[in-house]
Amino acid sequence: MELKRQSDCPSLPPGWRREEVVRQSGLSAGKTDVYYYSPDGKKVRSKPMMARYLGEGFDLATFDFRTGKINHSSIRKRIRQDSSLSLPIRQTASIFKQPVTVKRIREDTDSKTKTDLKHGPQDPPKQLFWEKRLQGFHAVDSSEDILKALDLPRNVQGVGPELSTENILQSISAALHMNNGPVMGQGNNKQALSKNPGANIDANQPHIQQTMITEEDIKRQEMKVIEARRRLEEAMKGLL
Amino acid sequence: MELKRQSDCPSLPPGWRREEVVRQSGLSAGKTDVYYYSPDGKKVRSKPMMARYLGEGFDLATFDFRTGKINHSSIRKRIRQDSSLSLPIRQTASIFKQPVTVKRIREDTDSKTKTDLKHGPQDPPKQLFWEKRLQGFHAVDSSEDILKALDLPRNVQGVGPELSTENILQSISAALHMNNGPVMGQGNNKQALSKNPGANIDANQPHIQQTMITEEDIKRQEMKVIEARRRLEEAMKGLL
DNA sequence: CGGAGTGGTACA
DNA sequence: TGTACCACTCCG
Repeated sequence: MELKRQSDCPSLPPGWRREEVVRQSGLSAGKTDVYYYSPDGKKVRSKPMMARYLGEGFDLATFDFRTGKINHSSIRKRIRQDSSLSLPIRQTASIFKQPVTVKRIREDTDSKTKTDLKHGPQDPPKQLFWEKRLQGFHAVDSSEDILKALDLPRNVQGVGPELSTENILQSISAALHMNNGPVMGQGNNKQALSKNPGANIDANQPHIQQTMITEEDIKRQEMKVIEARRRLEEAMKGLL
Repeated sequence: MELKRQSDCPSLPPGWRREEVVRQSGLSAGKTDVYYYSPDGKKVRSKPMMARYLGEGFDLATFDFRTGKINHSSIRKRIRQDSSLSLPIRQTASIFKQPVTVKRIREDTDSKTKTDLKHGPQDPPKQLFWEKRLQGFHAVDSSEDILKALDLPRNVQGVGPELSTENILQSISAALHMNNGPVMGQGNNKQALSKNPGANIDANQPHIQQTMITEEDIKRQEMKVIEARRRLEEAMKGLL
């Protein structure tokens, strides 16, 4: 009768062991508890407690205590829930407790294709072209001089009505922060959208046309990163 | 240095004593352990152990081992969480995500008496006179004959619009199941309520007038219980 | 008094 | 509603 088992945990510093124990009785019988043992033998029963043992040196942000694995998507989830980093959303009368947008779902159990308005948990409403609400806002440095925005590569083209370079950058950076999946840009063509914006916009993708990234592009970017790291290293030496 | 003290424990059969010992050192310094001593001097260190000593004859379900007192609310809490035993509740349009009832709270931190609508966790809404939604439903026996409802004592009077004996019984039994506190009936007078039902109803109390229970009533009820037990004992003998 | 094991609760 | 955390019980 194998009720517990200890194992190494590759996501943690060496010496830590992980144990899974099945509850044998009581109301919670059958549930499992996960414990860890530190290299010095201390039993650790929760993530906060583990953080206390590991100290500042080890970042548990992406560590899933239950599974014992690093969860790379969890970090984005956490950011998304930080309201200071949420997108500006459509402003509507607050008496509507339901999100204003609804989602059509398909009842797969039924043979005919039935569509229905789904209630319950939904994605929060997204405003198309919300970036325009940020127009006129700028990041400034400590002396309140406006920081120059980045330039866009020539092959990154905006999709939508009168989007500034700034808007497009906001759109891209938001998509990088908010999306769990790949960030690819809009699949539809530029002409159709400028006539009827919103008709076919994918609110989860930035407002840029899909762009072909070549091996060349990747190489060039890698070189830039390497060069930047080299310069940072130089600068650090200067500080010692 | 008084670290322990023994005392009688009125919630237990006579002869049982209770002792409280403060832990002096270690990680748990300052915490207390509670022990009991049975009439024959045996030390008892836990509730399961006590149940073993007392046997079937004494019900420890409501006994709080730590405090040594009977806790009437604990057993009812367990029942209340069984959704099959919840009251029929008001049916309202589901678009209202907020409970329809609100609770006024007093901001005690403020010197003026401020009232405010409290959001967040609240008691579930209670429908006044919800019993009427059960009208026409009856318990039946295995041959689907309707079981005769109980009769009410003459001094138990309904409070509310056209409540049947059945409604009143439902109301009383629900209150006995759901309430943590004493079940006393409505404090207001019958006349006012039949004109404006709901005006001053206490939804936590059954819809009966407050009734004086005399020593006589209690005696009579005790006799009934004793008689019922005697007859049960007879019947059990017949089965052997 | 320690600690394994379960319960209870706040939070998402 | 489920889950994570931690308080608590019970017994060594």
